[in-house]
Amino acid sequence: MHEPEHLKSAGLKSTLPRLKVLSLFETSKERHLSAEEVFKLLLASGDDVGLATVYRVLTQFEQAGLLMRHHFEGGKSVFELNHGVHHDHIVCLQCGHVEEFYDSGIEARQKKAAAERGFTVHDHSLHIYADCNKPKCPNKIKS
Amino acid sequence: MHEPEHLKSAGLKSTLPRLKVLSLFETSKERHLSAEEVFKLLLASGDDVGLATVYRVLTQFEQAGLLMRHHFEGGKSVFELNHGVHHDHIVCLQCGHVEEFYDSGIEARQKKAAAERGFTVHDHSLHIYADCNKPKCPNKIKS
DNA sequence: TATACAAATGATAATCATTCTCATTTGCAA
DNA sequence: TTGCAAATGAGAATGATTATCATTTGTATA
Repeated sequence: MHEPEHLKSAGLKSTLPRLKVLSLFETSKERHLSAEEVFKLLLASGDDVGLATVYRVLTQFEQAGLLMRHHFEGGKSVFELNHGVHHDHIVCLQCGHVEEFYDSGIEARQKKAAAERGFTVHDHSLHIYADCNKPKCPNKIKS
Repeated sequence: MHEPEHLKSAGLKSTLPRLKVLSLFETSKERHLSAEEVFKLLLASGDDVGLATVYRVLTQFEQAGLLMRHHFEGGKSVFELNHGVHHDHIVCLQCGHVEEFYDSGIEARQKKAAAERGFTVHDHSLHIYADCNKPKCPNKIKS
């Protein structure tokens, strides 16, 4: 159990709601969670944290570098633990399943494309939208 | 002036609001416009079209293949004329300036990455967020 | 260990982009 | 011209997210 130190070193007070949210990301089998999902999962496990707090905490964790925020299609933000290794995403349009991948060739070519145009890169996002074709894919977008 | 035919062939009635929106995209020096921007530009030029209609028309044009919709950071959708050639985007975080680029190597590697994981690709989006470093860049995000 | 106060929380109102509803208007085929 | 389905516009409704503010909680200090 090292979460409190994570929070401390991020300059955040170690409070109950923050520990619960962090712990949820560390134990959930789903790496990618939206604010609403975090809220519902906490409710379901008996820990009730206000929705406003969930949003606040997620944003703070993002700024502290503990979580990463992604804007997939569909309007809502999705968060995942920042494991320090950059990667891109393939999102299944049918079931919402997300898989990560990394291709150094793509990364290199992106940097080059930006540099050639005089830009200084801050960040980038690459999302592939597809069908996962998995047997368990319910073939229906989950809300 | 060939817009009416464009609409016809897209299966859309040639109405005043639709012609105005299409014409705006064809004449505006800014290729990438949000719904709000389209609405305000039309108002400014004396053509007043309801905001709801702007949203409807943009969505119809997207479905008809006349426009492409992009989800950049910031929550709002941005549209551009579909000139048929696929490309990715570099967005300036300071002034909102957008530049397009295309790299066949990136495209190929994306396809490969998805195929290796058993996915059938529908679409993808690659956005690089950066500073444009242009002399005219106001260094401030425009609303 | 009790206290004190800034920081954090939670309920709820507010906001922002977008979509829906429905009465009115308009393009266009007969 | 006329008729009517399709399109429009004003404003209400929605969904995600943020702001407000009174109450609660961590934690540094006495």
